[in-house]
Amino acid sequence: MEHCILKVVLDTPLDQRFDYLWTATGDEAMPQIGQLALVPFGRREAVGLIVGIEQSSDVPADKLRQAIAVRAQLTPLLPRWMALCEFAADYYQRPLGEVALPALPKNLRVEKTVSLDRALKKLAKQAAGHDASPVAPPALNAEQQAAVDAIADAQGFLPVLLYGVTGSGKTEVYLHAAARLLADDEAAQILILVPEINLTPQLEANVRARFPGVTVATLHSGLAEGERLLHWLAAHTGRARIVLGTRLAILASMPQLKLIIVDEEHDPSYKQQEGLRYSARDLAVWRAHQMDIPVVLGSATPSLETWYHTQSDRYRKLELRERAVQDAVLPKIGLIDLERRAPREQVTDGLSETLLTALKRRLDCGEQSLLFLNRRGYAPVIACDSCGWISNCARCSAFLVLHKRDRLLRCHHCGWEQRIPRSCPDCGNVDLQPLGRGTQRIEETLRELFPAARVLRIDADSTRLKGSAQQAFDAVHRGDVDILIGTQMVAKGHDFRNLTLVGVLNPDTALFSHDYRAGERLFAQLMQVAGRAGRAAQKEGGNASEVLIQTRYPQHPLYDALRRHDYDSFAGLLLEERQQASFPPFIYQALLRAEAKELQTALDFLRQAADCVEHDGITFNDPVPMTMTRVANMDRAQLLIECTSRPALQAFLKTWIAALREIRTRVRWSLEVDPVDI
DNA sequence: AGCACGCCGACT
DNA sequence: GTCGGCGTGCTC
Repeated sequence: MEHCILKVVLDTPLDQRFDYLWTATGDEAMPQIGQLALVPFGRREAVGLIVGIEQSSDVPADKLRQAIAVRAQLTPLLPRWMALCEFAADYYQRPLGEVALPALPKNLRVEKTVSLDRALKKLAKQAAGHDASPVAPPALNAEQQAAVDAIADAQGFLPVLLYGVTGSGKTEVYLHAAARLLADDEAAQILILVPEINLTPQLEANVRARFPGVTVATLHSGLAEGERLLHWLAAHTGRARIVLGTRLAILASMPQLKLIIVDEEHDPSYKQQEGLRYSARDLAVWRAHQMDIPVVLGSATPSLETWYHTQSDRYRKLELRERAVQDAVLPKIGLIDLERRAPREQVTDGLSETLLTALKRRLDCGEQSLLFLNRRGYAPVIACDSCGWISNCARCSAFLVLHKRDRLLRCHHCGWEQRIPRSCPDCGNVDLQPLGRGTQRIEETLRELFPAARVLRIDADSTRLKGSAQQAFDAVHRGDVDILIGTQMVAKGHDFRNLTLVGVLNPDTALFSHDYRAGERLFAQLMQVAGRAGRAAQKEGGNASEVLIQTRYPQHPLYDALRRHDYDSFAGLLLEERQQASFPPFIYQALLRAEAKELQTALDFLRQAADCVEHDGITFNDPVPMTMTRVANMDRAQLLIECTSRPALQAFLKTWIAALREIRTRVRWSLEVDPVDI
């Protein structure tokens, strides 16, 4: 009778492998590394990943238990996939099991195998792709062709920044390069990452239309579990030749991966913000290196990390300067000086006369306008005129935001809601005033000012119901909307043909943020929102597209560069600043966060953490409360450490984590490598 | 992390 | 008398 010891990793914070006995009961095949196994774990059962098969175990025989079942119907995960998980686990300082198992569909990690068996059967029956005549690909211009050649002809690992503004035809480069690779190798698989798939349904439709004979699988958090398993299996078995997904797709099993594309590579949503805090973009580059294949990072406003790598020739920069989209012109970007100009003109509830006039002109021409304000709700706070009371959240260090239509005060951090008080809770004064402006208030003002116009607001509040965001966007595309008001939700992906004016309200706060990445993000966001207007074809006799930014700092270098559509010089400036201040990418960082009921408890823990090990060559900053100190009744603090060498930092983190685990504490803590929000 | 066991306060 | 608070201990 055959038997062996399975070395299994499980989804638990315990950084170790667990040994299980395996004995053949019939004629079943020996288990293999990379297979999943159902095992008893404490008082429950869990599915783990087999990472080793040996003949002996160091675990005392009375502790060893028998594995319950091996998922033999699933072809094993390949060593390269496991190595990817191992790298991520190592780099982000997490146990392997906490990386590998959550990367698999939930339905693979359950006791029963019915959904797996059902999905495998369904996959076997499914015909590849769908028959439709392929859409004729548009011709490429010389720059696009050169980019496609560079990518498709790459021999082995090649990291590429595909640098070009909205309308320069980056998508066509992706699709042509993909087509070449799929044609060259009949098993080849391609992974395309996008920031948020529900915001870019156009790309998915494009891909499907262009590759009619090819199975395209999507992977994102919006999928139902059954679908997710089916799509994951399609990728894992090699059936899906194109996988289109969000950041979580970077850990998909793709045995024949030949090209990775990261669209809008600068986008913050590539950074996972809870659990394993990985950067899908960074993992994409590592995975491409591991597979010895090209990786394309596309952006009009690349992250400074990527930009820096092109400067030092670690990444190749392929630039698209021409506008590939017919008739597309860059929008004219104008600044409305609120300090100097606006006092002389009228400002109506935050909207300058210049902006209102421009809106009116677009309305008269039957063209659409977009007002961008990255603040939802009616007003960010209400205050009492007589005693100075303001609407603070009782559980967070944040204001309660006034949501007038819902008649609620709402905390955007912990979700707390309460009715709007009729009078001041402190002094009884009935005159409570909304301070500042959110999208709802702008919407209200616009309806008053332009009663005939069709005004629509799109933000997280107006699109809470499933499908309502799509409905809203459809209404804009149909031309049923004259003025659109939105938060960053409207900045991405959507191409509004008849939109010729973009107004930006109140972007200044990011200019003086403590977060050194705020400037870069604002530039990217404004460039992106400007691109919503930039795509409009210049119609005969129509107005050229225009972007108007209301600001108190029109002379700020960010706006200056933006007006000239000159990211190069702005990025150069930012990089210089970062070098002088020793910020990334010139230094490597890690952040230890702690949360506790009392701020002092969290700070004490961090102090203790700083003293618990030797740390030569590592710079320890002082533990500080987080900017948003209190959230949901927990106080949060953080400790930033820095090092000029990545390997040295990595080595230190390893010993540090081990020491931290030894500290007996009631503080919840977590470590983030390469933090983005500081 | 789960999920137990275990020993002290306010409820039918 | 019990339900349940979270302290601490273990998981091959």
